[in-house]
Amino acid sequence: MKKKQVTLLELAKRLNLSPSTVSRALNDRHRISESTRNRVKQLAEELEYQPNPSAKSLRESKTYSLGVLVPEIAHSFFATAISGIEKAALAAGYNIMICQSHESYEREKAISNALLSSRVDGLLVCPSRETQDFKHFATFIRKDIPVVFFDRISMSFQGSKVVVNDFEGARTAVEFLIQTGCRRIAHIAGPAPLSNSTERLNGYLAALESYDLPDDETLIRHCDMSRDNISNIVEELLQLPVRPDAIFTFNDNIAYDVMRIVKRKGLRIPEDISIVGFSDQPLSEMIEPALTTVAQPAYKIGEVAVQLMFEQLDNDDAEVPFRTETLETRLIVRDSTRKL
Amino acid sequence: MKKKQVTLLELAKRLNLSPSTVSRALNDRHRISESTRNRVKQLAEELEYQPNPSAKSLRESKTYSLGVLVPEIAHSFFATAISGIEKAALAAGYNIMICQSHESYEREKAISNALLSSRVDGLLVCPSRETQDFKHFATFIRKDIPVVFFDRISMSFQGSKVVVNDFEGARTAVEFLIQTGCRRIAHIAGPAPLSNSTERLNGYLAALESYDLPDDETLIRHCDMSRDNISNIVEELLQLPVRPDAIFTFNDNIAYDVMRIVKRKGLRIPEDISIVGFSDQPLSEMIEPALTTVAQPAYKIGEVAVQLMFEQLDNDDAEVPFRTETLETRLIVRDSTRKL
DNA sequence: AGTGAAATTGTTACCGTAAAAAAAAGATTT
DNA sequence: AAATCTTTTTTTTACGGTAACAATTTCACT
Repeated sequence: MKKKQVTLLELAKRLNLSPSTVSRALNDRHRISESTRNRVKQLAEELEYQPNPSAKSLRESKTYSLGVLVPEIAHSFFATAISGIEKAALAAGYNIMICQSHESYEREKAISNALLSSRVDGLLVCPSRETQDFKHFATFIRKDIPVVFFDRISMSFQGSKVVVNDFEGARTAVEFLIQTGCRRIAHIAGPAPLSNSTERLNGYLAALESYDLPDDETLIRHCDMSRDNISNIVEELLQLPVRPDAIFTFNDNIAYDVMRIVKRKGLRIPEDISIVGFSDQPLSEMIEPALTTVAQPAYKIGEVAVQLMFEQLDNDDAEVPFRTETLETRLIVRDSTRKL
Repeated sequence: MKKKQVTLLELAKRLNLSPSTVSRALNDRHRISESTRNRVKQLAEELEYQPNPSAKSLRESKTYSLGVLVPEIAHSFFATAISGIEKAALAAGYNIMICQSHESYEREKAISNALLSSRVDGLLVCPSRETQDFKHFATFIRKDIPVVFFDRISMSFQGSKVVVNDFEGARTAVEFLIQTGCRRIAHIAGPAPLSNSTERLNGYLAALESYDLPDDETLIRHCDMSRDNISNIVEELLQLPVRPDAIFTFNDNIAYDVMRIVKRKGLRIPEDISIVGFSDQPLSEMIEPALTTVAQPAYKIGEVAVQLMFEQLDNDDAEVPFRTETLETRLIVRDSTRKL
């Protein structure tokens, strides 16, 4: 009863042409007469012909789909980066398959295998926090499936990468704090293994150094992103003999927690203590006081990641050198820091 | 140079069997000798054989992929619903293709067609705010591709649906406000065409009625979700001769804006005015005061949507009646409302 | 008219899998 | 021992589109 799909063969029969001529008429630019092409295209239009992607895939051994593996789509940074990826990929006729590792190494491995099974042509990935071992991605390389890392990267792994200049972003932010008069600036860093955590920490240290401020180890704490842990760290920082007059956090979410605790202690932001985050989530301009933070070009990161992916995909034969693109950040000054 | 994929044919050759015997050995339950099956499975394991999904798709005319079309993945509600969808779909061996309409009707149509072209087996969709005309979804039905709507639905459209009991959710919230002593409760509703907006508005009215409170039309405003519009509405409400003592908003995002404006006016929350939102976004417990809101089981919504999808997919031949599942909400009482 | 080159179209094979049909081997019955 | 029925294995075919190659037509130029 169901109306079946119009196929290339069907078109060919009706036009008294061979299937390949029809195929060429629909795809090729020359090598086909104007008149035939028009006839074919017209009938195709009329019958609403739609090529069968499975058949195309099978023939070309290409799926025209890219795997996208992120820790969590609910994070606005990833959601935005995915939008960038989506736009660039769709524009090139590629579909994307979005998967979440939920920051679990095991899930990441499982999903990698699933994506491998579904034969994606490439993989765009931001590894989980837990991921130390990158063997599961090496499998892709072995099968000539390009892998592009973004946001979080591994120095040791072969592949194109898109990152943000975390170092400069952090340094600029901390220098701004110094310029507004802060002298005891604490840093709540992210989990130690994360590439961005190290970079931001280094940027923080560089800023202190360039202003000849001592780097007091008691002011630097790594957190595991859990609520309790952040809470403990902030409590400790506030109870130091000489209280910090600013806290630069690894990301905005940590900053929100810090702000709540600081306010609960009756301290004023920014008069008693300045707070600076990293990422510029939408929420950051909504809370009070609005958070000064380092904005990342999330959408652009996604676009560039796809661009680097196509560099690899387009030249399947030649060896294209891997590239690492570094995008710049922008300090967004709001009300959680003192005025210059 | 590149090692090519192990194919069924390859296995067959090595084992001196026909490809179809190998296929049966890997899939069928009986109709094959134990020993052969073991031999095949062992070699498949050894060579890391992975079936080619394109070939399978072509043969079965099934893509084992579901389209997921939402307004915006960056919204925590959708991100969470997608997680539920993802889990349920992957568990059943289906991939999902996530797309965003960005609340644009035109984009929604374009994406629908793209998903149609890529031959998804089913579509899970939450229509854009702009969408009034559902013709583009009818195309799916015509091709026997099930469509399941979630969150926002059209009464007139055929298909399974998953919604939340917006009516009860709103009524419970407003009744709670009344129980805490509020008497002039304003409602900032969503865009009029949205199904949930109407439902929540009706729930609000029902609550007033059951407590014999008058429904003052000046207290009910539809907003278009834009910042400016919300801002104007709140200004107007606060300048009424008799100021409202509570505002129930269509969703949390509106509530955040309302709170900021109310606080800026020097009014205290909840002493002078109570605020209740809808959705329970993660942010709602972070802001101050923490927002009282109606929680929706977003993850569950996703799971149920997939479940209804499979009801349709599994019985391709028989006509399975469409179903509408209604899930219950839960009032989360925090600090933006007075104590009971 | 004849030749060759260029332009256009047709033929064929194949991609990997699975359903259906056919064949072969083995077991059971008459 | 022949015939029938199982069981197991093999072959055939089809899915829809594409590319390589082959064949045909067109056309310009001797």
